[in-house]
Amino acid sequence: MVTASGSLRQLPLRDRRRAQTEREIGEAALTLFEQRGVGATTVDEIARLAGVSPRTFFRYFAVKELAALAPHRELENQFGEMLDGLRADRPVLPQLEAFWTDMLRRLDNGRSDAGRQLLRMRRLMCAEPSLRQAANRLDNPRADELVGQLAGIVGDEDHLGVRVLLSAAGAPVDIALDTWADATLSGLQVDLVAIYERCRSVLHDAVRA
Amino acid sequence: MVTASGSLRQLPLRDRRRAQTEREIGEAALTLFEQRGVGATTVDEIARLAGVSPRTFFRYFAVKELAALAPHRELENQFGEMLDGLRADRPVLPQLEAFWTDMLRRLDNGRSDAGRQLLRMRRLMCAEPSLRQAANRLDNPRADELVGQLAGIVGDEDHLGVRVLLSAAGAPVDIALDTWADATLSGLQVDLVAIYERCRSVLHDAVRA
DNA sequence: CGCTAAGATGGCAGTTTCTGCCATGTTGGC
DNA sequence: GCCAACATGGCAGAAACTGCCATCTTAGCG
Repeated sequence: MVTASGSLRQLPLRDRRRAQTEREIGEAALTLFEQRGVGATTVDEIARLAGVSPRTFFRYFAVKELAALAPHRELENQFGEMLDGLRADRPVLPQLEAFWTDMLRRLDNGRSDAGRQLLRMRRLMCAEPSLRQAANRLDNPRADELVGQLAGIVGDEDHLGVRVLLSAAGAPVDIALDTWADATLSGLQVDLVAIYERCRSVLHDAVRA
Repeated sequence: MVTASGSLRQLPLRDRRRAQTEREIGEAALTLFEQRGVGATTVDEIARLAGVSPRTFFRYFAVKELAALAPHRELENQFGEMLDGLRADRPVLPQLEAFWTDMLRRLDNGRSDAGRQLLRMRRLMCAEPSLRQAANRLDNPRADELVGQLAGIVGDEDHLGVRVLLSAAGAPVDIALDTWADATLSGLQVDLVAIYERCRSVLHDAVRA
């Protein structure tokens, strides 16, 4: 239960504990979802496995599906941080695409730590519509923030432009991750970055044609 | 209660009745959602207003939000029908875009019947995340069908290409509808088709750059 | 015209999700 | 060592959904 006391200081103990239980609940949820599916898993079971009360579970996650989406939130957070460093005087789309190429490369086809976690979640998502559902629920308000943030940077009054750009940059990523997760489910050896590049090519070719 | 018996034959009485109650429940839901919001409306209330039992409500709609999304389903159905007539020997994206331009024009800025209904729903959607959520829930499985359908037509093995195309065609529509509904909420006079064209321009310019 | 199978509806019981409230600990700063 | 803030658990209860059964209407068929 006690985390190594001589490690990362930075955050007060309380916050580290909170983050820790959040991870534990998430891990419990992911495990049970993989074993018997999302629908057949109750919050009570997740809570029991994580060693907390059901009431506490709902203090961490509004709905049970969200417990399994930590890697997804992580990606969004990093995307948000990147936006701050964006060059407003250059074309935006290539910069967004460069970020994603870099990010996906860092997943190392599921061999890095973050990659393994994300792959696990994405595989589950392919078989569980309710998980994708929950991811959307997470994305929608977050996307609004990002739109506002980016609109401030590039100076887009009605946000229409940045919304199109964010969608054009995001859709290929989403499709690539899906295709990737689905391929690995079949035991295939595929390269995530290559898939992403193919998605981008299709988009670019189709629009240019 | 009894529908005009001398009217539209075509469908057996039972089916017409079913469609009729579906509309009545939908109308009841939309009205209550507009009045007091989705969260503050219970299924019992919707059912009472529509003159059916709560049990019956759930035979028509799995979750209460779906009751308000009839116009959304209608759009998807028409899109699906259009796909069948697609020319496989020509660029796909322009054909999809032409369909949407045509479809949005037919909404006549909310003056046509379909337009009024859709505008009503989309306005609600801007203020109610749970409605957008439900629309996504509706879209995801439907999108899979459409992907399969289109992949069969253009001959795309792994579906990656058509997924990108459908997303590239669909996102501008979605953004345009949102922008449109939001603008009319502020009492502005805007042209939906013009907004859509702007969305497309942004996409095309960004990708070409 | 009647008979029957299929579909539509309602009621009821039961599970699950999710929320508000309060009581009890635990932590962090002073 | 003391007090305020936070974390947790338990409990009660609303609301969302599901399965089952009983009843009624419709559609097809001899």
